[in-house]
Amino acid sequence: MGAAVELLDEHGERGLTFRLLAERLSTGPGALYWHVANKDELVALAADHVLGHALAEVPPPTGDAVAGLRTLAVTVFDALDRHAWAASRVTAPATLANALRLFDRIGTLVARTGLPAERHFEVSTAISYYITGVSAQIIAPGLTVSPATSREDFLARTADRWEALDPADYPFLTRTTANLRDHDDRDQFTTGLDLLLTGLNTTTEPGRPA
Amino acid sequence: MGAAVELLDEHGERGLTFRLLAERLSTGPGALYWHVANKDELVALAADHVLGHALAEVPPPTGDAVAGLRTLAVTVFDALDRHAWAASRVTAPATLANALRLFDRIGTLVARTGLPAERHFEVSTAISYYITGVSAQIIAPGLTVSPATSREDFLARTADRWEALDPADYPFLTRTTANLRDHDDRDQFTTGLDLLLTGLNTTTEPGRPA
DNA sequence: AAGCACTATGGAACGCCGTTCCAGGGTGTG
DNA sequence: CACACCCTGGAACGGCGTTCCATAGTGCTT
Repeated sequence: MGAAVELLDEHGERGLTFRLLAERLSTGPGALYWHVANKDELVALAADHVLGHALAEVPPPTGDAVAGLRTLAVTVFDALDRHAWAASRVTAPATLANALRLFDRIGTLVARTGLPAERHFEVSTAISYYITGVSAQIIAPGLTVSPATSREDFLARTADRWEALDPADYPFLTRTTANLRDHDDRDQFTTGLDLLLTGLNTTTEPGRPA
Repeated sequence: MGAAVELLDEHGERGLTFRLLAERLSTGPGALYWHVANKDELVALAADHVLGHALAEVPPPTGDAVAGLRTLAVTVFDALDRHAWAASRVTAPATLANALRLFDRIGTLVARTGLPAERHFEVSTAISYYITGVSAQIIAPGLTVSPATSREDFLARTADRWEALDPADYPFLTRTTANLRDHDDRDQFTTGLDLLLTGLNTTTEPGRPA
């Protein structure tokens, strides 16, 4: 399964073919079907493999539960960032081992925040969806764009297009292009995450109902 | 382009082929390539088409800016829920017309919250990522599962599997199966959304720094 | 009216992919 | 020695995205 991850890192999901993988493993395409049912399962298992490594490197919890959630989320994001193809394949409604493990760790941390028990599930789900969903959005789009164009070029061209728009139709976009040109993808992940966790803190504290 | 949306609704992204679409349009596959560059672009345009309809039906803003953001987000979610294939194709870093429009509306509303101007871009991006990313996570996974199995069956079988896990390895999962069996997907979207918007309100209010 | 450039068509053909099939090799058991 | 089982790998199938090209329509120029 490590070979599949390698090839996916090199060529992306579309570039991974059973023939290529078989060649690297010095075997035939048919042999692979003894181990996996189809390509979807192959990629899903490879993505879960990546997630497993990510979970293994999460630092031990130091601060309170919310801080632990933040660390967990950021670590997973960084790991997925190193394997862009995996980002869109790690899904929240989990069936595979490491996706289950991720959700369990989130839930365990949420349970420690002091939130009433009947809200544990929905809040854990929300955080889980945020991590996998937003990571996929931030990391994966680059795959559609031709891999030759650099991130800077792409952002610059996008910013140019925004500037060319009619300010009457797009009042916000046309005055925000500067921020687009120089932003950090990772910051965008943490900004939303911190908003979400702040919201969590607020609803946790007594005397301040949502 | 409406025909493409129809076929995507009927057969999903994998089920849409140039041959099938050509047949429905009483033409040849080659003719379609005059209008779109490739299948990716076709699906992206179809998804943007769906998003356009969603934006058109957003109710006029009534309450404050945060309430407007909530309404906008929920309306987009509901529209995507009706076209599952589109959910994973509406991406936040926008190039197409309606995706740009969505981001602009978010930004305009964020600007009205009283947040300092230098934070408008990152917060708008965060909300945008949340809407598209989490919608995709909630709506799209059902596509991978065989379409024959109902949602109830799937959840029941997943819950059974969770119950069979070792409580020592998965302490949270094994005591949360009840919530899994009867939950509303839409609630999961709004739960996270409300956390995020609560966080936004908190950071907006003076005398309460994050 | 005639010619021309340009837009648009649609069917045939190409190459590649996921997947299936199956004849056989290896290994451990009676 | 034979049988059963796990696993292999190469050939073959059907279908896909995409390309190519001869040709039909359309509107503008002369």
